[in-house]
Amino acid sequence: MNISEAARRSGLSSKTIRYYEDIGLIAPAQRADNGYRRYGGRQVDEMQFLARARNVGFDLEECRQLLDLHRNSHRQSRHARQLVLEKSAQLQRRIDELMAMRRTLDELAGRCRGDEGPECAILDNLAAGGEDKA
Amino acid sequence: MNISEAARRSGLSSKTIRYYEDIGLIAPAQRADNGYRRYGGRQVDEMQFLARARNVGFDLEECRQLLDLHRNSHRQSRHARQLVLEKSAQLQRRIDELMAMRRTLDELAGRCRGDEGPECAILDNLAAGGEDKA
DNA sequence: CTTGACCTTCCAGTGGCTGGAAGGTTTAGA
DNA sequence: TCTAAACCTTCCAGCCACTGGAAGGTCAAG
Repeated sequence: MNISEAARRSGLSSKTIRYYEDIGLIAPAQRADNGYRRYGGRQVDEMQFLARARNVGFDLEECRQLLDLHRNSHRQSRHARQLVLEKSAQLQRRIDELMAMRRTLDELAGRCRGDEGPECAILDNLAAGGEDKA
Repeated sequence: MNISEAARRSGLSSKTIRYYEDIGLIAPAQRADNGYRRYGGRQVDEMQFLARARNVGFDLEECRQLLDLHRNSHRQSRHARQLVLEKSAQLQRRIDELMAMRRTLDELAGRCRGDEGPECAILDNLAAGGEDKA
């Protein structure tokens, strides 16, 4: 199949497939006589694998490691598990950060009248750093 | 004061201050005879404002809008409030995404033995897309 | 024979910085 | 007086993970 069919089946875009080939994340594709890339089921499987790994938060370097494990029949499952648990912890840290930001924003919004006038607790607070808040 | 003192007081880096000047987010600094940038309290206040707005999740375009409101005595506080509430909602959507990813990762980790052997529910699942899961 | 949908490569841009090179200035101390 | 460190300047490159678009080749339908 050609690249757009592989894209459709895998969930990656054609652009992304070429990019992953460029950076060596997937092997260079076979070429048809006209120069078009040709793919089979095995390649599409790897693309799907990558699409799913990306969707749960792994960056490309981590995807490379996961794909190496996936390809390696002598792998140890603890390596995959460790990557997953580290990523989960990293996501949790990011979630905590975002929740703290959102809490701050909601507090600011709660103290601002939000009307036609210029007085604004939000802008005052960003300017003063919440000095008057406690 | 010179740029590194302004950086120290505002919480931005010297590099970032120059960058914000480049993109027109803050006004070009006055220059001393030797060409060094000179800053006063007002500029540092704006830098602090920007540092805080960035810290609660606003991108630079939004920071520009907030700073415009901050500088404008004829502003309407509802504009600031709207920006804050939109950002809060955006953060919540992102938090939900990250939580969904993390849930998936934790489920995968829970089904993987994580030992020395090659059998691995995580890698199987990324390869198969959780088809066998339900 | 044309139209449109593919495909190719290559270059540039995104956001928000950060690092570093290459050079000028200032300040403290030996 | 010299020197070393710590500033400052501009400019260019790189990060991540793509995405858009230009310029051109290929193929199938009508």
